[in-house]
Amino acid sequence: MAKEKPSIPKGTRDFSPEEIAKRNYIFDTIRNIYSLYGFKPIETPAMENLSTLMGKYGEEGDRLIFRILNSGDFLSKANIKDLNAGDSQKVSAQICEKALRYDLTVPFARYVVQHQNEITFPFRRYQIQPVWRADRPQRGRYREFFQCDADVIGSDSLFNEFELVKIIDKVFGELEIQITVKLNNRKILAGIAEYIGFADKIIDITTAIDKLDKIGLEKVNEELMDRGLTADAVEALQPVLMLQGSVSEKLASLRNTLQTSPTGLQGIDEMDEVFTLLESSPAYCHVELDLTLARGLNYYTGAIIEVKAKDVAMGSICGGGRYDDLTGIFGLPGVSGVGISFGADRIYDVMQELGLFPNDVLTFSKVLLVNFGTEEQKYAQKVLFKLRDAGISCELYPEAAKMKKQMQYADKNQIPFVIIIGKNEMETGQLAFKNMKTGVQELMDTEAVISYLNKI
RNA sequence: GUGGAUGUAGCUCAGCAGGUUAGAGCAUCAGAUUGUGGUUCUGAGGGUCGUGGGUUCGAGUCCCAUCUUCCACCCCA
Repeated sequence: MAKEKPSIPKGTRDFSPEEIAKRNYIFDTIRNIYSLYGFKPIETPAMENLSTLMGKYGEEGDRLIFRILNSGDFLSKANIKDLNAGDSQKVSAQICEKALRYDLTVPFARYVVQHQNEITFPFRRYQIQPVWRADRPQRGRYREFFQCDADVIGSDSLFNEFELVKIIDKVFGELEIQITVKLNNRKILAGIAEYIGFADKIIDITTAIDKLDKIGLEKVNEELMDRGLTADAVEALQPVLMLQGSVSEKLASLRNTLQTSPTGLQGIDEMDEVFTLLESSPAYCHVELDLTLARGLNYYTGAIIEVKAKDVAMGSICGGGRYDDLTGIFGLPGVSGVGISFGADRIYDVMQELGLFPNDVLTFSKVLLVNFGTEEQKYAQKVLFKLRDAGISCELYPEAAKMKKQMQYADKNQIPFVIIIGKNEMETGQLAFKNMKTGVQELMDTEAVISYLNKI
């Protein structure tokens, strides 16, 4: 039998105990803050019906959905003509009924519609689960990664947008990542497109100007022409592209430019309100109005949110926005939602690169009890369970190995304290309690050890 | 999906124009040191050179294919 070299699919990863500890630090931070803001957790299946996902993420998105082949004699359901014609697109729809979820927003919309009678609106839910995309892997881009979503559905209030920004601010504040929050509004983008006379080309316009700081003004203008805009239209767009100044200055200028566009004006009002709320309760991080931000346009209708780390080049580490009618496609029209999603894996990469993980997240056991032999082990066991009863994570070295080896074990596992129990300690009840960081060792009885450890 | 780089020990990399048994550092394990780790010294284990073909008397080295990882585009967390 040929030996198979073990491997895992492209773009997926194993996680070691240390990596899990660091990842949990991120998840716990986000989960606690979501909870603090009154969001409730839900979970949905890893796989959805393919029809639930198709057409929700645009053409590009459809291509990146991982499909699950039907079990059994799946070919019997395939159309022979399509099969012979080599039409993968059609055949895959015939032989795949299920697919791995591509994000958490669409499954959430499905969940809301399906459970609408059990839900009290507005509904604040959070969801921390993996998603899968058949994208080509790159730095900060994986085929399996975790999203941490929070959405408020069933409320039009811009107070929600404000709260989501506050959550972003708090999460990155606690993780000590320096960030910039960029806000934009789809309605403003629509107003701009309308103003230059190409309302139908909003996607082309925004994806082009999204590249402004990447490829520069000239190239953007070239691309706009390539995408079918007239020279006049590109000319009219210039003042908008070069908009400078404070948020209120930008909004005032836009208000003047877009005065003929009711949609644009509404977008400006919305941004105005969010920024006013933020003034009443300032964020620690920098929140700016960025008209070149054009993410997730396939379903966002109002606010668009994106977060970038300041000190490291990485794609966006958090994104979100408002979608007015996401549940409409599942038969529940007129319900507005707004949400954000933290990209845990990218946040991990940023923190790893900047060395931001606190050392103590790597501590599992707090105490190691050294094992000297049968008699000593019996005594140590009693101490071990007393410590555990007191809520202290600890372990007893399972065999009477050389002391050096046991100390090394403690050292390598970042166990901060060691208790040594030999003949002397058994006689007096005074345990040798060693602090591995300082190297200081002193004699203490079990109770004293417990109260000491519970204090720190 | 398009274009480009990469792949030698667990990790980071050497390996000269193709030529005997493929090297180093770190890590691992053992010993120096039978009640004290993070320093030092000694020794050991570990590689079908990503995989499969081809050229050649001979391939880690050259050619082709394939996979992985990385980079740009696209898109995104």
